[in-house]
Formats: sequence, C-alpha cells, structure tokens
Amino acid sequence: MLKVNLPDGNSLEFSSRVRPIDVASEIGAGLAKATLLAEITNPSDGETKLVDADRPLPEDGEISLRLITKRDEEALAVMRHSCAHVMARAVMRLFDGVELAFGPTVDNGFYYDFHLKHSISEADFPKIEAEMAKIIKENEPFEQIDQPREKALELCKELEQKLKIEHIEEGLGDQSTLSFYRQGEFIDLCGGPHIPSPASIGAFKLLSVAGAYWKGDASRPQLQRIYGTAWFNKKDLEDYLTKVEEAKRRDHRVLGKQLDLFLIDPDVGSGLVMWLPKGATIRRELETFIYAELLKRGYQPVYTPTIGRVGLYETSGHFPYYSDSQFPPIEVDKDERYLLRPMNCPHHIKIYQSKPRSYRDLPLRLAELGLVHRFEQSGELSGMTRVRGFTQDDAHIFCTEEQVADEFRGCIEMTQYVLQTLGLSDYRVRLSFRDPHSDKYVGKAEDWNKAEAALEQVCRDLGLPNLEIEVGEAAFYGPKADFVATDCIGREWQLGTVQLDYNLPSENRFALEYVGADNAPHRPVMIHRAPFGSLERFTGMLIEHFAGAFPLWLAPEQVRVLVVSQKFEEYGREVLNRLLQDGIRATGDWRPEKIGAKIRDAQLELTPYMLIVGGREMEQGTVSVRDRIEGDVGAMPVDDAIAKLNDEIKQKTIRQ
RNA sequence: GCCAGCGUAGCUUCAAUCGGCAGAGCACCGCAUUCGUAAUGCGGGGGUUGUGGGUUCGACUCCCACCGCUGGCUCCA
Repeated sequence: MLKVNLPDGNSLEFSSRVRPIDVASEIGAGLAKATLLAEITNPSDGETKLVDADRPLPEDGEISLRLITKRDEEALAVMRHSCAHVMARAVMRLFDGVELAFGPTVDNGFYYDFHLKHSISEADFPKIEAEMAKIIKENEPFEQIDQPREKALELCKELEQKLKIEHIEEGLGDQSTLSFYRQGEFIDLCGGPHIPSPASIGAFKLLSVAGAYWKGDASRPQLQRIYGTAWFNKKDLEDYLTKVEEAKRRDHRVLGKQLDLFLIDPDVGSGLVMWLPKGATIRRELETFIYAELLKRGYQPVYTPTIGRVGLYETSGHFPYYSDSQFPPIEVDKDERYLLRPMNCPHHIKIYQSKPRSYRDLPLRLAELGLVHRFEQSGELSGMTRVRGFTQDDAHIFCTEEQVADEFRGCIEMTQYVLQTLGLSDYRVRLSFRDPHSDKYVGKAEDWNKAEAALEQVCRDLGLPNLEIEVGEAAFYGPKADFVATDCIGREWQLGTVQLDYNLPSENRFALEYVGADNAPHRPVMIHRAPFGSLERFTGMLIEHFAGAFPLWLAPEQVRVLVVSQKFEEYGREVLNRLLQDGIRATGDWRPEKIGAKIRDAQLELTPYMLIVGGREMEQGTVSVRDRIEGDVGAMPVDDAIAKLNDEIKQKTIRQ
C-alpha cells in the first residue's frame, strides 16, 4: 500500500504499483495529458527528486508527489535536456562516426558536445533543425532503461561510444546500475529525467557552434559543441530571440565606438583600453563619486607605482604562481627585474610596514584606483569587460581580528550604496566559504570558522537579498563576498568583491604586525575590497545597462544648446557660457541646419537635455527645454533651467 | 592558447551574377538656404578590398601563411 500526499493537502492510496502518470489519471484526464514529470519527496528524510512521469513509484510506504506540467519552472529545463537528445539524435542521423559526450541544460537553452570528423558549421544548422523537427513529429517516447554495469559497458561498446565508456569508468566508478534513455534508434547514457515524448518541445533554434574540451579539461581532446534554445511555445522563443537582439543592440563595444567612449587599437595592444574624452568624463565622475564615499568612510588615498621588483611578488606569492597570466618581467640587470604589477596589495602592504603600527592605528584603510596588468589569454579578451590592463577601485583594510566584522559590514554597505546609486538595485550576494575537508587553505581552522560565522552574521543582519553561501568556493587565503548584479535586461554581472586575507599578513609572506594594548606583537587581518571591481569592466557594464543613455550626472555631454537659426547664435553662446560657468558639461550646435535636424542629432547622441533658443527665448531671457525622454517640456528662465539641471545632477537621478 | 566563423571607404548599414571596370547610404568637406521640437538642397573628396605570398590572361572572389575581430572552451590572484 502506497500513500501519496498531494500538494493540495489531499492524499491518495494505491494498493498496486503505480507511476506518477497513473496518479495524474486518477485526478483527471486533463492533468494526465499535461503531466511531464514529477517531483517526489521522501517524508522520512525530506529528500526531493525529479522523476519521469512513467517511473514506477515504490509499492509501499508514503511519499509526497507534485505533478509537473509546462507551467512549473522545472519543466523547461527538463524539456531542454530532452531537446538536446533530439539534437544529438539528428546529428547522429546526419553524420558518420559521431561520439556523444555531454548534453546538459544551460541558462535559456542546452548544448550537446560531439566528437566527429565533419567540422560542424552554422551552415549545417538548417539541416540539423529540419531533422530535429522530423524527430519531434515522429514523436517516439523517451524510454528509461537501467543496465547493470557490465551490460552498460557492452552496450556502449556496441554503439561505439568511447567517451561514454570513459565516463562510466572514470566518473561513474561507483555505480552498479547505469541509466540510459532510448528514443527509437537513439540510445544515450543519461541519468534523466526526461519529458515523456518530444511532443511538448514547442519551439527550438540552434544558436552557435563552439569548441569545448572533453570534461572541461584543456589537456583532453577538443569536441564540437552545438548550443540551442528551446521553449514550450513559439512566442517564448521569439521573446527570447528579441532579448538577445536587445543585448546586441546594447553591446558596449558597438556603443563605445558610436558614442566615442573608448578605443582599443591593435598597435597599442589587445586588451589595452584607451579612454576617449567622453568615456574619460564618465570615468572621472565615477572616480569623484567613489573618492567622496571613501573619504566619508575613513579611507585614506595613496598612490603607488604600476611596477615592482620581482622579489615583492615572490614574497606575496603571485610570482611565479601566476606567471602564465602575467606580462614577463622587465630585466634591467640580472639581479634587478621588475614586474608590471598584477595586484596593488603588495605596494599597500609596504606602506603599512613603513613604520611600526599600534592597535590605535587600526583599522588602517588605504585606497587607490590602481592600474594593474594581467596577461589574459588572447581568446579571453573582449571589449572593456575582459582586458589586459585595468583599474581596480581597490582598497586594503588592515585591522584586528575583533574589527573584522565591523570592517566587513562597512565594505558591504558601501558596495550596496554604490550599486544602488547606479540603479543596480537587483543583485545577489555570494558568500564563499572554505571546504572544511580540503587542506588547500592557509590560516587556522578556528579563525576561518570565526570569520565565516561573523561574515554570515553581518550579511543576515543587513538583510542582504538573495544571499547564497557556497562552500568550497573561497579563495585559498580567505572567505569572500561577491556581488552579482542583474542589469535592466536581466543579465548578471559579477562586480564588487570583499575578501578576507589571512595569507599576505602571515609569517611566510609579509609577516605583518601591530603592537597591541598588551604591548605584544599581533598579526592584523587584511581585507581586499572593490565595489566596482574594475573601472573598465564596470563602465562597460554601465554602457550596456543604460544602453549608452547615461543619467545626467554621468553623461559626457549633459546639455546641448540648439539655436533655431544662426541669427540667435550670440544669445545661444550667452546661455552656453552660463551653463559652463555653473560646471555643466554643455556644447552648442551653431550649424546652419534646421532645428529638426539638430534635435535629431542630439537625440541620437543620447544628449540628456537640449536647450532650444530662438527669437522668443531671446526676447524673454528664457530657454525651451527638451528632455531626451519626455520631449518638449516648455520654456523657462535660464536660471530655472540651470537650477533644475543642477538638482538632477546633485541627486544623481536615474530616469529611464 | 584551443575550436569554429568573419575581415570591402570613418561606420558591427552594406552591394559587386560563374574569377572579368570596386559601388550605394550615413558621416565628412564646400556652396546655397536662416528655418520653431527626430533628417533642407546641390556639389565634392575618400579604397593597394586586414597583411604577405601563390594559382590565373585577369583575384574582393580560389589556395597558403600571418594579423585582427566575433562566438565558445580553458583561465580569472
């Protein structure tokens, strides 16, 4: 006898063995038709898992069962995985000697990795998509088959699936029974679950083909990966494709060029950003903003060189550990080699060490927008977001153990404030802790435990939204908190970070000390923190977030004065001067163009405000204000317009 | 670094039939126009088709190498 508890509180009892689909039929034919899979919860241990709709349930006992249809979140991912199988089946039908690797669901879609002779290109997509459509139309069920280990290996050998054999031997060494899914002639080693049949794959599209290493290991063979997306209906697919287009439209590399924000020139070098006047203006505003915040919070500015002797980085441990991703040292003499710095911390540590420190000096907070260089692999570079030279809005806090929680709180609050000011109020915080079973971490376990508990407490006290704790994700030198912000079209960006460091202050690194109240030496804790992360990356993200239409306080050109005809140029220049005198970034358009054309140009260049002047304005000493968003908002005295602009600048108002 | 794709004027707007005279739009420059809330008209300049080599009577087009870019993989202190 099996007792099945349903989400609505009712329960059903079955005397013979049933499957979720039978439970659904018991409730109603409509539900049975809509059921794609089921989530079962074992009431004794609370463990939940997703299972196929036709997977037999236990004969006896009690379980909770939730039938899953298209409307449930979990269904989409499972359907996409099934769609990956359909794609793999199509590829096997079309090409010879296909070896299957992995084919999981990813955000918004799925992929499948293949090993085959033919080099797949996007030109093959229509053919593959047509075959997939055919397979979906044939609508053969996905059948789950369990095989004992020996049989499973035999089956894979028969199917000539070498990678699957490798995976069974390497990755599934402890499994005595292996799960396969079969659909017609297609059989794949797969844990499932799957939807009952491909009928509910409403709309799909193959997106791109890429190389991918087998098991993500660069020393293993490279496979061909096809990415695709799938949705329950055509409209969802179209919405998704529109979103992708929208993201493309906002691409900071395109906007950066169109709006003259930054330049990357191969003659200077890949991944090295030059900030053009307009981009530099945005950066300057961000810097001014962040510096003001730093000073308010007790940080002190420092400036340090962008190179340092190799020995410094030997002490810090960065050299040669990261030598592959550093520019090679500059050799001045055989005993004198300099490294283009990949980190600012060693320089700041030297400042800390420049004189004896007392507990009364702590916390010491040293801040610098420090330029660092890292030799990222060529294939990694992308616009401003992945570069070889970047500016960290870096600061290092040297504090006592007792001060860690308060300092950490201060860093988190500052990061929150910064993100919120820029309209990035949708973010999650990822706390990364150590894996207690690993020995790769420096520092004492008790310190880690204390620090982790303190960090978590701070995050809970602050009521951080979407707090996640990831065990085993900490850096070897300390736990950290990363801010992952969601932009206005739903993409996530990893931005600010706050990291505790037990390593650099330690005995075998820089051996930092301070004199405590007990007149004995003590070891300080270091905190690294960067609310923006890097100015390059952050600005790149902001360009995309605002689609180039920056809020007034950041806009490189805040106001443009447009004259109705050249007859009013003198008055226009007078207005322009008053704006400039007030510190507003303004220009004038004196071309002999029609006013409509000037408005259009200013609008396309995303200028926040246009001040239009003609005969009427000149007579009355006013300007006609045109807002980039609202359009014509009418005439007002010049002083009123300036006051309005200054207010919006000061408030850092965001209007979209 | 690896896999795949792509490089035509300042432009991520793009054309050039089978290998047969490199051509538009926008931008830019000049002249005329002096205009009231998203494009005034006319004219002009601009190219070693990424670079180098090869095949050919002839190469933007085909082949090879290199450089750069794009999408991924790997990496990310």
